[in-house]
Amino acid sequence: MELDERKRKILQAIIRNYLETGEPVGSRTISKYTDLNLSSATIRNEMADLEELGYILQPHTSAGRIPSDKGYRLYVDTMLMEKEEQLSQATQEVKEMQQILLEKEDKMEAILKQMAKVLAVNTNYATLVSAPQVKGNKLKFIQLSKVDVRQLLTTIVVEGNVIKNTMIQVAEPLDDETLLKLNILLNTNLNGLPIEEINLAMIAKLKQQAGIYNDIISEVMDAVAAVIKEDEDIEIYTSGTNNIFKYPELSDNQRASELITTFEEKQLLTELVQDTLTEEKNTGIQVYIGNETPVKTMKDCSVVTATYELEEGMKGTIGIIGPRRMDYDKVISTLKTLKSQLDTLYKKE
Amino acid sequence: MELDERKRKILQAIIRNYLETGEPVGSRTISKYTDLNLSSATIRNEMADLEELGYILQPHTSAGRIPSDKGYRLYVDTMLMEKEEQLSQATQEVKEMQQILLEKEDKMEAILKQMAKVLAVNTNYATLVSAPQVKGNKLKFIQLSKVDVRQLLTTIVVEGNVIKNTMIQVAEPLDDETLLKLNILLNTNLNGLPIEEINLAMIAKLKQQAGIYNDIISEVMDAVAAVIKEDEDIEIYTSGTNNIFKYPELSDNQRASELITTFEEKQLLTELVQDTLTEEKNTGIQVYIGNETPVKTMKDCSVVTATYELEEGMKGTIGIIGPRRMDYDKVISTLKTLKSQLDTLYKKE
DNA sequence: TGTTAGCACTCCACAACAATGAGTGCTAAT
DNA sequence: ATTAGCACTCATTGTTGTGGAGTGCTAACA
Repeated sequence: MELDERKRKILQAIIRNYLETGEPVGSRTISKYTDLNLSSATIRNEMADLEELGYILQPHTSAGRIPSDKGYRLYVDTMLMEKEEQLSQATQEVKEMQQILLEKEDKMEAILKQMAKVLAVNTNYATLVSAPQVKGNKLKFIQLSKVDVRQLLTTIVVEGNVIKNTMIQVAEPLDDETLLKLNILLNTNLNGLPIEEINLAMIAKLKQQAGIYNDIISEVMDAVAAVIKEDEDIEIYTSGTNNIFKYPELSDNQRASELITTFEEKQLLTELVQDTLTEEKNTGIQVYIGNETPVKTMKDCSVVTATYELEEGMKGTIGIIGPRRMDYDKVISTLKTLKSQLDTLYKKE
Repeated sequence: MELDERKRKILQAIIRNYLETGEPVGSRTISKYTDLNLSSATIRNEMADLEELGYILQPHTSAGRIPSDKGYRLYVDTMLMEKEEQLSQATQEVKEMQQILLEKEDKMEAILKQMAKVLAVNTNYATLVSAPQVKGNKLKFIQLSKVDVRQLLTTIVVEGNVIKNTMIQVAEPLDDETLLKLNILLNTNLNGLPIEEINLAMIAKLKQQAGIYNDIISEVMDAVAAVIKEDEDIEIYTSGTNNIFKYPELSDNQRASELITTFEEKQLLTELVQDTLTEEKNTGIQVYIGNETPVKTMKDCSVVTATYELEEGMKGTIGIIGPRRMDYDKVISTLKTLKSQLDTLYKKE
């Protein structure tokens, strides 16, 4: 048996309807509300076929049909509407978002948080935004400053303008000259160096050159190490977690609790982000349906992600998490426009 | 009618039992499981009195009684156990927490997050930890550094070692001498200055002295302004939100959704934190029962908070949010020990 | 041969009803 | 003052029955 055009149309109709209502859809509904002009009996026959082919399921004998993961997959891959209406609506929303984003919000962190929030409010799904991850980091600038008699401040800037500070307590005051020397020592040796290349030998050499101040060098290197480490776990901002309660299929205690935990322990979400960053296809948009998600607590959800890219090769992820019956059309086109806007917006600056 | 000793004992027994089971407790239970040696009938009479006095409630005619807010209040104010057993157990838990906390975690942020998490795991309630809020801020150190030909880095350190950085783009390269001059200008004028005192006149003066570089000063002052602003909204870390699902009285969709939102939009929690910081009593521990909480979405919860204090007058809040029938004894003694440990621990350093 | 009307069948959802039992208030006896 | 006893209340649970949405199958039709 084969999936001819008519079957595709019926499947599409079933999915559309189910996305709207969340209720199993019966043959009569399809017969009435499509332009196929077929009786319910015919539809029934076709539906039986579609079920045999694995695109739809029957929750129980005398219920209508709901899409299977395979059905959703086909829909997402080949049946999205891409109507202008749909698209322009998305563009509209993205425009609004942009406006909000650009209201002179300066800090990256604030922008990303805001982005997650606006997206959540607009879509009614839970959202996630990962801060851009830098790959192939280079140390760009390193500096020790005297804040106080006993306190030194380390400032480390990594490619992509990620800045980190640490305070160092010193036993006895340093004079300005020594401080200058240490700074020169650090910068001449470390500037422009890929972080991976800072190894034990390197550190030993520095310490040796620093003479009696080698313990300060140690602490500075600890700070650098911390930067590297911190860089590994990506910052992730989430919003709209409460939206899951809008979908009964996700809001029973068991599931809700698991999902909330997943969103709270951002740990698990990093897997998702990592996955999207590596698995990335041509479009930069990915759709995980049900069990396809890398995070098992989300097996009853669908996840749509977009990868965005700022200058200097910094990549981040935007994700939308909702029920299987998510409005794929809207979500995907929103993400697409947002992505392209982001890509160009930040490249121009 | 008066609340004699026997009534108090019965009330206490009712509350204890209800805290454990979460079910309305009947006269027979009290009669059997206390050392009062009274028949259920007598207990019933007493219970009727207690109800009339407002300490307990009947969910419906033929159900047992549950404590009212007034009942809980009396319990918390005058009936906590303070058994050695209880206390030493709490100390034990705090010790474990300390150990985890002190495992060379360097960053304040990480410590606080960790603290919230450990507390949540140990208590089975949702927790909140606010980062210490600095009052009467002084600027301690300010510095411009050249990171790149076109990029300057501003580093601002405020009393209590809060450090902020901002990047500034410059149209044309600055030579080292000018940079030094600007730095001296900034530091001599701003160091040690309470943040409130940096006003327009001050800024105008600086700009004038900076001559052609006054636009750089502008940007630096913007950064300072951002620090002040950022300081106003307190950083709050939460954990164990999913614990609310362990208590049926909180986990119906409506309530759960509201609570989750409250925890996500930390905005609302700041009210709570502000309240505890200002309302603070002698002990530093506060208990909000049901409607007493300043956050209305938590009207079905009880909240126990502790205020801790680090050096330089930085104060923060630790909060535990659970159902009305929270294990007040355990929570309060845990927070008490944790608070005192924190207070002393950080004062010594 | 594809389509459709018709019919028997299935099974969930929902309401009505009864049984259970935990708990109460009240009264009368101790 | 305390308690045994009893009638009463009411949430919970289980049973049963009915309605309706939806199906699969068969037979008739174009």
